[in-house]
Amino acid sequence: MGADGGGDGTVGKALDVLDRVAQAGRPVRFSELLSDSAYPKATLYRFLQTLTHQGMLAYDADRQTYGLGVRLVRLAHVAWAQSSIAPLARPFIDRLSADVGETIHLAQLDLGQVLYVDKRNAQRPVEMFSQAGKVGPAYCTGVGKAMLAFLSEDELARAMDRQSFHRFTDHTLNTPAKLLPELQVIRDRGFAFD
Amino acid sequence: MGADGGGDGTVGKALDVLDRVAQAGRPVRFSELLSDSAYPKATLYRFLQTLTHQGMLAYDADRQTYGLGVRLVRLAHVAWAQSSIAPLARPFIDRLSADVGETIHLAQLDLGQVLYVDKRNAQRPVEMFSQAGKVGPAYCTGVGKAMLAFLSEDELARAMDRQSFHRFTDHTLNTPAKLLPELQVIRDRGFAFD
DNA sequence: CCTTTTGGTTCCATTATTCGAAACTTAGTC
DNA sequence: GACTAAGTTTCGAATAATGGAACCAAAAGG
Repeated sequence: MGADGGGDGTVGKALDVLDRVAQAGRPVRFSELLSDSAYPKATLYRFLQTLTHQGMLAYDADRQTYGLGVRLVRLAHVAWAQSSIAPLARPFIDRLSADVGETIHLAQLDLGQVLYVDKRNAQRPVEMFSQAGKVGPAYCTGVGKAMLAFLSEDELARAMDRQSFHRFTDHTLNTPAKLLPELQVIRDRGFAFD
Repeated sequence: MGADGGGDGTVGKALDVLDRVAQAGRPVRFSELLSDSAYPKATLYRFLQTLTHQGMLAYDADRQTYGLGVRLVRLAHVAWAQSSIAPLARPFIDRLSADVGETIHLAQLDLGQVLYVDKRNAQRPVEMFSQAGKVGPAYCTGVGKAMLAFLSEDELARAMDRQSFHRFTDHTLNTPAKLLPELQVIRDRGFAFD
């Protein structure tokens, strides 16, 4: 019920572990992972083994830590290249930003998360990767809300469903109840504010 | 025996599918995947569902295609930041390249694959991601061979084992037999040529 | 030196998941 | 309407995941 943890199936759990390692942002020890994971020792251990074996994680035997592996980086690379509609959209963005004189955000909505793909003045694809490339919950940002506003009923439902992707401190107004009227306003107005 | 296909466990197979999508380098249809995959329809289908559900893949309902999902991009972001020993090593590289007057490759060896982390003259971290960030089989490149040369016997064995990560057209000299003497030379000389 | 604790790894019987052939449902063609 | 191709769902058998407990190693404490 409610409280996340993994998702469906074995794959989901494995990916959950992968995320945990990634979230740490540095090589982590087994025990660190164990403590803030719901899985029992043996289970977690097996996952780490599998992921390592698959090249998604890399085990540093000396330091006894798990970090992200090459295979992941490789995937990451093409994911980035592929998801980046930025190059195509660049001309339009430039034009728009010149006309309006405001900062433009180019974002993609996927599973209830906004992915910032570009910011008006990014000159090189590379910069984007550090500045943009971050994701946040859709309902907290201008772009996000704008996009949600134009989804069909059940697309919206699905998007909201996915919000559990990452655990948020539940202070934010994440109830559909509060959100829906706001979306209506946006729909009418045609654009949204941050 | 031998002939790869997936790996161990369910997770391995799922990742295999993920790789396939990534390799295409563009959104792919179900049937495309089906034809060059060993899995039966239902199985492949379930994997795609799971991966999509997990945000690793994104399904475009209109075009009926699978592409790489946001979750990967998010991972990409931290993977990049993390795997990048580049910032730390930068000063050394600059120094070295100035002294030697040659292009320096900074690479990491992981599971028999070289990951180019930096090239001498990259100014911004971002550029590196497009230029470097690619991986290749260790035994085909200068850096790769150099690194293999200084591994212990069984580390080498493990590295060679992993070579099946990606199927290569077997024209390359990938037999340990041919490789080993070359490594000896490198060991003696202290460096390697491309 | 022996005991305890902490961190990591392996066993293995139980149990839940995955497998995949086949049936089914669209959507498109002749 | 009959035929084909692409995508989706079902369901019993087969397989793989689960996790408690035992085990090992190395520090920490007595």
